Amino acid sequence: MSDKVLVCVAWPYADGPLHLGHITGAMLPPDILARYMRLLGKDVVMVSGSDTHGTPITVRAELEGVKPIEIVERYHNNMLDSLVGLGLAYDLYTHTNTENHKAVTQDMFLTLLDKGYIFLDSMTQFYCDHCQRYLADRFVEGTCPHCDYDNARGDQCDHCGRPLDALELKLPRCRFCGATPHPQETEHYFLDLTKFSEPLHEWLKDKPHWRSNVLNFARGLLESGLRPRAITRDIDWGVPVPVEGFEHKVIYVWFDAVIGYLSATIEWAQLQGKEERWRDFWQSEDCQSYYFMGKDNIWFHTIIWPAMLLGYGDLNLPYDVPANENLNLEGRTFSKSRNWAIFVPDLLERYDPDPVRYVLTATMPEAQDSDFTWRDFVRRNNDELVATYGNLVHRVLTFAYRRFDGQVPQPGRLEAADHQLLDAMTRAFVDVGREIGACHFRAGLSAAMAAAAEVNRYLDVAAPWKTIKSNPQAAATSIYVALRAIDSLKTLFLPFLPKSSQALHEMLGYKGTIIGRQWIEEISEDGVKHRVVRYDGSKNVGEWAPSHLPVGQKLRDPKPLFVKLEDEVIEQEVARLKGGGGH
RNA sequence: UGCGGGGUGGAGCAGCGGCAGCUCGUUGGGCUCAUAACCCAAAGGUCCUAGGUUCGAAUCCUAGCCCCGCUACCA
Repeated sequence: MSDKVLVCVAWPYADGPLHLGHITGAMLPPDILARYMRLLGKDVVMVSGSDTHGTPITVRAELEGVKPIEIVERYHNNMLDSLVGLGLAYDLYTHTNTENHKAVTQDMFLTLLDKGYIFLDSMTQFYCDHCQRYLADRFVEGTCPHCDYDNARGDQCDHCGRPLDALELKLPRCRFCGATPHPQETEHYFLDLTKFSEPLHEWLKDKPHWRSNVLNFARGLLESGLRPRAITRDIDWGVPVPVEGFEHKVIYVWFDAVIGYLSATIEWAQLQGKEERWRDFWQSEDCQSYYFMGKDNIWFHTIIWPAMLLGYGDLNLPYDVPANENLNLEGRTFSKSRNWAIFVPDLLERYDPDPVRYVLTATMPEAQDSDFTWRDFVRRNNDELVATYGNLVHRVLTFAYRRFDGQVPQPGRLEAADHQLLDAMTRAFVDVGREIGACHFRAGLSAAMAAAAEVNRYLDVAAPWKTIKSNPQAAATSIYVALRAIDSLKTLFLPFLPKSSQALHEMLGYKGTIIGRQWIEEISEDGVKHRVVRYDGSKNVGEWAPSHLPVGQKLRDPKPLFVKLEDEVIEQEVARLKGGGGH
């Protein structure tokens, strides 16, 4: 395995707050992986940011009568708080409207242009004279040429389901003003994907560690044949096309957003004061890069971005693209527009981050769509997290604290059962680690829970609450072994539940951090300020290894790691959803 | 239309050629250190349907039914 790991997280679009779909689909899995890799001692960088360009932002800005930058800043800042609140430890979370990103994007564009992978061509698009803009297919409405439905969108007819080209629509009208747009020729730059068909095919040949849904999808795309794809747009919000005469056009958001992985690593290196450090993660053969996203983005990360990297040259291609399927909410697709969503800022007002992380990991849509329900949230919190792990920690710590003078007791000679438990903990590091390393996060969490159940069984047999009366030495040994076991659980659960692991670390009497430090920082770029999330794990004292809890260490007054939720929560939250709560 | 994923005890999932397994729930028992938590045991399954391959199929093949997503100008 490589010493360096680059963890890339899909860039959420800054047109609304983060919701659970973003978190479980794209943002939580990489955090689990990155935290695990850091514990292993790997050199890890995890980057992402807000995608701040594109038509929907400009449309929203117009509706509200504000400038695009205001929309972007509102939601970008909102996201920063959510990320820190959830404990998602990005080494850098930035955004796409920075000078650095603009420079890197334009360099990528010009290099691909020089090398002949980008060409100029003209195309016909609807233009609305009233709105004075070209209309993307989805912003044109009209009558479906197939079924005569009179409210079809230009990209697809909602009635017959057929994909459309807006130019085919009968009686086209502008979705914003209702005026009749007219076809007009415009010039755009195209990424010539046909040139990458063969190399991409070669690259995808040997990917046995990839998820089959991702690999099949990517191979299917290749087999159906790649076409050149327009990568510029006729709007004024985005990275300008760096070609004379084309400054009024911008680079298409997805061409621009994927470059963010590279530009953010460069920005991170600059912030570290080691400008060339980004090369360790992009040009060293000793680095593996992971890309996390929902399945709707597989296309951009297995075809377009690798093509761009191949075209640019001397940059590493993705090592793995463990895309997730979709998370539904109470049986229905998340929908921001229909207000059917659970937004993170709202959620964090009422719940701690770790129960949320626990439930989202346990129901993570790794191989198929899954469903978030409030009933399930309460059930998993109470019957799994609190019952098996939280209660275990509490029963061991309170017993030790009260009966052994608030410190780790001196054990007697360890018996077979004691060794068996400690060996099981050692094996758990192998099991949980193997699953996380393979991006099987549900299985990893489940293996950690199995380890916690093992400790509960041990206690039941050892019964220190009995032996303390008849044979205090035996009780001391059992509690010592159990304390070491939960000290190991602290590490096993850390990638999933960082804040409670830190809390347990402290209750066990340790000092220092095992989860690093996260903060929001305002950065000045040639006098222009922007806000980012940063992370510093350099002072971490944790490692992916079983406990070496010292005998005699002073414990701190134990508090429950997690709280039980009342059943009423289910009704209240469902009512909040239906009432359009959240936002 | 094409493509991808899925249909397994009450719920959610794993297994993908060799006695059908996990978590939760249910029932019975144990324990009483612990957040009525913990531990043990039991009940509960035509593995979507119909054909086929095989000594043997939930697992492979064929046909069909149903659910979800994508289909390249939302990201």
